[in-house]
Amino acid sequence: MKITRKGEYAMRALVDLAQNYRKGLRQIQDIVREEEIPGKFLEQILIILKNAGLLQSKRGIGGGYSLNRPPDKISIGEVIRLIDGPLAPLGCVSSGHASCSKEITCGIRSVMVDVENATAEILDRVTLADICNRTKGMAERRAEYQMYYI
Amino acid sequence: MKITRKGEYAMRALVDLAQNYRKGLRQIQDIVREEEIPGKFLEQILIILKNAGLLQSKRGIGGGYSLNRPPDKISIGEVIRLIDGPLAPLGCVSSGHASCSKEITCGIRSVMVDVENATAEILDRVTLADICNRTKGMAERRAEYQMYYI
DNA sequence: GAAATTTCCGATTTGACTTATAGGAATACT
DNA sequence: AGTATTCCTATAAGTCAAATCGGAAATTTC
Ligand code: FES
Ligand code: FES
Repeated sequence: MKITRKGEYAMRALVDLAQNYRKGLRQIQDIVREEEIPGKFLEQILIILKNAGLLQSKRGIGGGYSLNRPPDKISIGEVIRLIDGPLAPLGCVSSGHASCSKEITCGIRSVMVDVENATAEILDRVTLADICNRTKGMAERRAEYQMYYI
Repeated sequence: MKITRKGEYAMRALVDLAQNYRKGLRQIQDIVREEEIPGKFLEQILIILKNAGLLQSKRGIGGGYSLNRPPDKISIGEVIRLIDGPLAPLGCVSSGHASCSKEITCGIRSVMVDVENATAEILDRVTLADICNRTKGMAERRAEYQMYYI
């Protein structure tokens, strides 16, 4: 599995929206300003997220986006699968397509299934809310650390 | 982390060589025939593996390749890192390069570090010997299963 | 209802990287 | 000498990610 820029932007935008949950609608330009993501590219991404039911949107003046579910009900795994496809690091794991001749009994494949499961274990458990907490926690711990130098 | 064709070919070739460990040298064409890998492409890959110290080679008539270490001393993680680079699914994890503005306290990044560790945990532990055993085990179990239909 | 604002949509470009091929040099055996 | 094999470099071809462009549709404001 490779997370592309697209996937990274999607995550960052969603985290941004999670941090502004229940604070009204947020426009593309707001996110662009805060997260430094190419605007037109982000546009496409948000539409995908919206069509998948993750976001709610409204057009025209005063329009914008907001999460369609609470941040603790959206997992990172869901996002990455939506934008970047299956979590498996090797094609033959997800797509039924044979890669080596003995796909059914392929030891390599079996290891990669383990890897996929391990990453899914993590990514399907961690939600946008968790990420916000992690960021907040790290920032606080960092602030504390800085205190000692005063 | 994305495993490319190159990485897949490398693994398959190494497993092939592991299965023929201590049976003398094995030529590129032998591997090509068995594993259905583009010959000239495999050539480049084997050279990389050789330069990294994983393989031993000999030129000329009767030449070929063989593992330079026992199959249980070569991990899949080592191979993939060599051919396809770092295991992290996100660039900002491995390269020090900042992706989002607050890299140091980035929650996304922290999750991806967890993912990298989880996959490293698996791939650094599984060796070529393990893969051979897995393949063999699955093939045997499959054969048993077939027996019931006779 | 006209104008402004914002999301929505499709096509296209650009560049980078993966994949593969080509041709020959170096080496070792017979 | 001749043959077989690995080694090396360049480059073609193909694929896909990343980004841009131009405009359509909807919504609010005046
Ligand atoms: S089936 Fe994918 S490498 Fe064997
Ligand atoms: S540092 Fe990579 S997404 Fe934040």
